[in-house]
Amino acid sequence: MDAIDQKILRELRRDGRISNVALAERVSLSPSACLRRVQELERTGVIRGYRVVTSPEQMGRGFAAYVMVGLSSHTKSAQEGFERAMSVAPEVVECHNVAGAFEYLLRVESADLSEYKRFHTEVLGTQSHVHAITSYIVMGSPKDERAT
Amino acid sequence: MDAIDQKILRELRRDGRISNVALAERVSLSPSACLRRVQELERTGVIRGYRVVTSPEQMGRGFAAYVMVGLSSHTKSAQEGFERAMSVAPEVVECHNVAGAFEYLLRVESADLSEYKRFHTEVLGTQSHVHAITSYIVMGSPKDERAT
DNA sequence: GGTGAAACGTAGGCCGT
DNA sequence: ACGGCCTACGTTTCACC
Repeated sequence: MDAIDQKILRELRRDGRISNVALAERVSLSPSACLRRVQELERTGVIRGYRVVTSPEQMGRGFAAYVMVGLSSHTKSAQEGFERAMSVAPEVVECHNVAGAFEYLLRVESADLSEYKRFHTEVLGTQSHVHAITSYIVMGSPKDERAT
Repeated sequence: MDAIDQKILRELRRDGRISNVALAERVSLSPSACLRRVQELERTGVIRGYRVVTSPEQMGRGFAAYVMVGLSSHTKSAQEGFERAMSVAPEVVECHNVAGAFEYLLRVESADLSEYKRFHTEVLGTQSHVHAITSYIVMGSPKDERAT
């Protein structure tokens, strides 16, 4: 992976649907040479795929919170049960297993605070082994490279 | 936004570079009708853009941590100074302003723990008004819809 | 929402360096 | 091993029904 590959990735991060000819021009390469590089990045797994980015507000996900969850049981089955519940909950967009004072850090997205409250009581509150729940409501994101 | 639009977005989330003809077939529409819908979603801002997804490991970002930061000063200038520092730090991929026991929640990505330690001491440690730093190292992410 | 046709882009073989 | 050229084929896009 040289400087040209980095440049290609930078452009594809800006616009993942740029045509190969336009991309080639931006990185000062012929279309065929550019395409071969992109295909090699895809083949070796550096490029995992491409996806659309949608507006959270217009998708009914204008409200976001980070939630720290502590479990009372540290057994494999307790963890698997919790992770399964999170994977089927549509509001949970991220579930990270972290090392520290609690076990899980979630990112939860919903339409508004009242919908979040519903998730909090009806989904998290009904989970067994959930020992502690602490919510941090996102008031703003001065930087968010994953969503841009 | 009807059911077909939802279906279009679902497919574009799976593969943001799918050709319009293939997308049209998947949502049972003619290519032109499908294209008009996609263009309308782009025009109204539901679709913000498209981007490539890269492998964190191969990009030298196999290590991730969430960092809670408390500031000792809650003035506008103290916040702006901190946010500016985060926006220029390449390791910081997310910086959220949250409501709770601390002010900021960061997602930091680096090659490994030693590189993270360098960030911790040389970037966070040198910031004025930073009062408390608590790191949560990500051991795994059973769900991560933002990155997939 | 569908059809058709022109403009455009993709992708792979081939050759030179 | 890598870049540029050429070309057949597929896709995008738009006026029109």
